[in-house]
Amino acid sequence: MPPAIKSQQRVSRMNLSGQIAEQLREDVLTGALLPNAQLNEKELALSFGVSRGPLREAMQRLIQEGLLRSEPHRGVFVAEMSEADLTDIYFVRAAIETAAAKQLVTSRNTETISSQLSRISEKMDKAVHAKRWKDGSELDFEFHRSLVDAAGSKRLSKTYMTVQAETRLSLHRLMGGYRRSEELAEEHFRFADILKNGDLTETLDELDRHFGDPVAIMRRARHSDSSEYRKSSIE
Amino acid sequence: MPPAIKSQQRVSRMNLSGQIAEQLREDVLTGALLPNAQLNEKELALSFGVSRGPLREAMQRLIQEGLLRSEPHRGVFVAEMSEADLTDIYFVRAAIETAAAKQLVTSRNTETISSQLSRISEKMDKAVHAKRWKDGSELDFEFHRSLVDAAGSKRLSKTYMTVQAETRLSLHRLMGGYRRSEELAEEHFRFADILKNGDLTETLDELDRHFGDPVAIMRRARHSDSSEYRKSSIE
DNA sequence: AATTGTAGGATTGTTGACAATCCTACAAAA
DNA sequence: TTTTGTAGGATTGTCAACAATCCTACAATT
Repeated sequence: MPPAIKSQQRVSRMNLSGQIAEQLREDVLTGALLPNAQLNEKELALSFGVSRGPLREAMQRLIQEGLLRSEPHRGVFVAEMSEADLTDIYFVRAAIETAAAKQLVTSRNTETISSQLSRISEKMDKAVHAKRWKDGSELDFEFHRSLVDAAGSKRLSKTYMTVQAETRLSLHRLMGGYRRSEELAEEHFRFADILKNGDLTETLDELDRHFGDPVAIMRRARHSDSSEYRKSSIE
Repeated sequence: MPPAIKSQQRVSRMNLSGQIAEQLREDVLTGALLPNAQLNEKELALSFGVSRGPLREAMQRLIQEGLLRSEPHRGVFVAEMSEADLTDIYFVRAAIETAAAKQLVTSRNTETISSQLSRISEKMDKAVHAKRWKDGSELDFEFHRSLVDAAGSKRLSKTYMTVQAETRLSLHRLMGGYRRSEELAEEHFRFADILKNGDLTETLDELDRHFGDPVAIMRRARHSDSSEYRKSSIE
């Protein structure tokens, strides 16, 4: 008599609106839906093969999340970040990453995460040297998200996910696209090393340096086509 | 010929789902809807005098916001905070308030806000001496929200609003209700004074002290009916 | 007694139709 | 020429009905 099957995995319940919300979120984040584009309910419902009801419910979720913007009776649009938005995003990202780093250092819990961050930095190094700028950018996002996730705060991670999404929305219009610099990985390696040392002041100082200044980033993006922040033709 | 009327006030567009979301949010925050209570769509739609569609849309907003919890095919419930949640909430609140205070101090922008905080502390003092504990608690919330708002970051304020709402949801079950201590206002006066001085290290240290430890708060709430954290009969 | 199967009722999820709103184009009036 | 009014079409907002799912109670089976 074989042992009874005992699954450790609970069945996940998800209705149409949940599935649609996930897909829409992905479409926004990957650029399939561009900033300021209108989401036409009739067309979208048709293309998802559902009625407008669950589509509207899904959109309400993303509106509350900040990825979409609703104008009652006019429609729903992909959110578009202004320069003031990006400045705010950088401020909040800094607050979050600072809190996460501080938590990791003060609880002497930097070993595992700094190894993980170094591994991501290695992959980033390969990507930038192969001029795969999009991949480099994705790994950059992953690096920072990993740092925040390592602090173990559900809410901090959720908030960070939102502001990271908003950073992605800002990338091409305000920040000049993917950063095209082979120094990208070095900076990240350096931070991982400093974090490993467990010195709070150094860690926080390096984090400050790492962030850069959103105003300067935007100015460079506006003024130079040869800027290191440019949408890659490889993409 | 009288001058043409030129209103500075744009007309606000709000549909049913927006209005319902606001009302539901208020009901959750004021305790009209208790943690873990189920929201029955049919009844609620009837009592709001609308169909279930906009009600569902409103609920999606609050679900994404974290005030409600959805179990597909079973219903929507008012979120209930666990002890782990409250610990996390305190962590995020600390991160946010720390970032706000730091911003205010480093930009030498503490004059106006410290005056405002002192005024709130005065009102708090009156409330606690009149044993209006609920009022004291509300003013406590207002104090902290004002501090964060003064930093001028839309996203920081929005995130804070959410974790503050979650703190309210935790108040009676995990924290023993309103804090009943006449020291409440003193602590807040003290913080306002230190903020006014503009010394970053002192400000951040005082903030740390001010927060207290969520674990200790919960332990006290569990172990003592004469605790200073108890639901007021005056309420 | 414990387990499985079934039916009914309550509630949630989805759909399609109708109502409401907005925008655009065009005509009429000043 | 400019301003105002109107109609039509497109899109969004809401509604009521039907479908799907879950839960509970009870009966049948082991």
